[in-house]
Amino acid sequence: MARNAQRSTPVIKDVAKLAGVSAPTVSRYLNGTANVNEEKRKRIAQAIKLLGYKPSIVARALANKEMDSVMVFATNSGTFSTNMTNIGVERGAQSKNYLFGVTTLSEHHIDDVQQMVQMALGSNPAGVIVYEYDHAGAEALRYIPDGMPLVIVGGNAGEGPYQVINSEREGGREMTKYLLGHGHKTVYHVARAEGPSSNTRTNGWRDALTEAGAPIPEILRVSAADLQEAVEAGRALGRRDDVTAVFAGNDETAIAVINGLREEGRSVPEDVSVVGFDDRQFAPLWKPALTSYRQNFNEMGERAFAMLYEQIQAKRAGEEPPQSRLETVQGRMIVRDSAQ
Amino acid sequence: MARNAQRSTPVIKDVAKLAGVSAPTVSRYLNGTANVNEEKRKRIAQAIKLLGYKPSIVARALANKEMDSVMVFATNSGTFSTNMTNIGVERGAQSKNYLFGVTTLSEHHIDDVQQMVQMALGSNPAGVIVYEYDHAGAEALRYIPDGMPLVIVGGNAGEGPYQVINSEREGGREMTKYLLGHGHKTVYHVARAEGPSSNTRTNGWRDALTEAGAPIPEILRVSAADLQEAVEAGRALGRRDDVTAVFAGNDETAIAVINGLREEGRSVPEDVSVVGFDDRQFAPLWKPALTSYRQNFNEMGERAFAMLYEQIQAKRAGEEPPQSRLETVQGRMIVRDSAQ
DNA sequence: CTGAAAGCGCTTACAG
DNA sequence: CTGAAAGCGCTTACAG
Repeated sequence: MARNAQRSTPVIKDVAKLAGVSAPTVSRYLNGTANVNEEKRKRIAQAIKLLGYKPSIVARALANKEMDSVMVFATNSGTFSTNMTNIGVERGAQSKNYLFGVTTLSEHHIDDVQQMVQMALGSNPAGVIVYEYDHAGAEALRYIPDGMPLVIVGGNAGEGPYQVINSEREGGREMTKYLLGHGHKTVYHVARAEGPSSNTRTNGWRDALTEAGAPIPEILRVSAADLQEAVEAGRALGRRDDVTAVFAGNDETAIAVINGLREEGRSVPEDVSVVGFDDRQFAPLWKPALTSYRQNFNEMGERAFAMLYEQIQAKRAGEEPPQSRLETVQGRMIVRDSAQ
Repeated sequence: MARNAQRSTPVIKDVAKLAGVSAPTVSRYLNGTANVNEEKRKRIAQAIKLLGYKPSIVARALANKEMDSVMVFATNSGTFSTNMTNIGVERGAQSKNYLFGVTTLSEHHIDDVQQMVQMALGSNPAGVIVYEYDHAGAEALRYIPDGMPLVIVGGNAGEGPYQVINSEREGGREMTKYLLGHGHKTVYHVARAEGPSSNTRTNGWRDALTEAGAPIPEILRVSAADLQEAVEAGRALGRRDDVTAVFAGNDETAIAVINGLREEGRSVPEDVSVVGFDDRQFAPLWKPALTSYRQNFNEMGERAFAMLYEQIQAKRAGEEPPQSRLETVQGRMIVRDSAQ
């Protein structure tokens, strides 16, 4: 029985035996951690192919105290951007044969963050990426041990040595300036909850107003879950004839605001200009087609992984960590018909 | 130096020493794999708390040949549903302290599926969930070894012993019947690419037409990425005055079709009734508010994890696998104004 | 009920 | 350049 026992999956010892070398030699061949005789290389390569051998990521993780994986810590706010960013990170991970895991933190359960982070770290990921768009993200950062490869996505510029941010604040500024440029005295803002970062569309809106010396109206806060609140905000705005331009926190909010405005008899963009943010798929189809701001979250994710990978490689090679870096993924305004 | 060496993280041996027992006893305490003397239990519990000990998920994975993790295999089609389902699975995983990983397969790179699945399996997940909405998902199934806990999400009923499907076909049927019930002679259908499953909204549409003895018009196929194709489909439909009812493959497609219809001078719902699918956040805000069909993907994910977890537990306990099961997560039609 | 031993599949000093 | 040994942190027979 023993002699016929077919291992379901070959292990390094099998490769070694077939190639007539020791396991450590196979390991060294695999990891390039030492030179291996040319002829043996060939035999090993052959044995690997023959057996269809794949190193056990788990055993490596135990020996190395590090798994070939990335863990992203995201929060449940902003599913669209989170999801798009995840896809970018995963794409990068796949290209390097890294496992991709995500643990979602809840903004409403800040007390659980520490435990969740520690649990996720229990799998010894080679590096982590944390999305710092809100407090849960910021909290997670506290529990990432020093020396662990880390890149922050979002947050304030300069928050971590390795960071990729978007041009959200600049986007808010640009949209607002655009509106101001069309002669509006000021621009109203309907926003969803903001995170701790200062790189927000809302701050961009304020920047533009300040620069132009325009009055800064009070912000109308609405819930992300219940668009009806944004409709109400639109109605409130519609009742005041001094409002002629509105910067909505995102495209869903924009269409809700437009509906509210119309309920009060205002037309868009004739009476009131409205712009959104995110450029969702429906934006060009809306009537009027939404002027919005498009960000490239996929690219943010890909860049974040690339940045992380560099750190991991350097660490493994015992080299100095790469130079700290802040990358900004540029978005752009998409001009359509909802503002004039 | 040695005596002062502070382990960054305590291991089982540390707990054992502090509690005055052996490591296996701690292990048995932790896993409930044998009874442990009451007094020792207390000492162990105390030591664990004192040290803040967390078992290494990696070491356990190596010893058990199984990691406390779920791996989901998803495809890049249908980001909305995939993302929502993932959230449900992850929620379940978190509740059981399981790691959650996802590997996204590409419908356009079927040849890579085997390799990607095998790589992901290299982490020895305790179980896998595959979303079988298209060919890549079906292909992935081929490489999941027998005996590995598995649940299929989507696909045809009965495809696997453990499966959770949605009521998509029934939804298509219901929407179509609804339209037929309003006196339309038949219902046109604008659809995006279909997967290999028969549980599709398109089949539901066909079912309803067949049952009613209504003519079955040719399907207008459009791309998911380029909504402009759906606008064109709407225009094509608008040019024929025999079309009075359209079942669009999803909400984005519905608004695109409505736009196309209007470009040809048809009004909705007066001249033509249009219904969507998915009930996206913007659906109630569209003019006219979209009649649509809402599915609960979060719940599908949660149920899938629960079903998987049962299998895992049974397997670990050496019990018979749970009875095979097919669960359907029911969706429902949301009647609004776009059809009459 | 519980400990000593062996093993999971790798990697990394240590010799040579 | 390469092998024997030891170790990563657990778990599971095997004895008692």
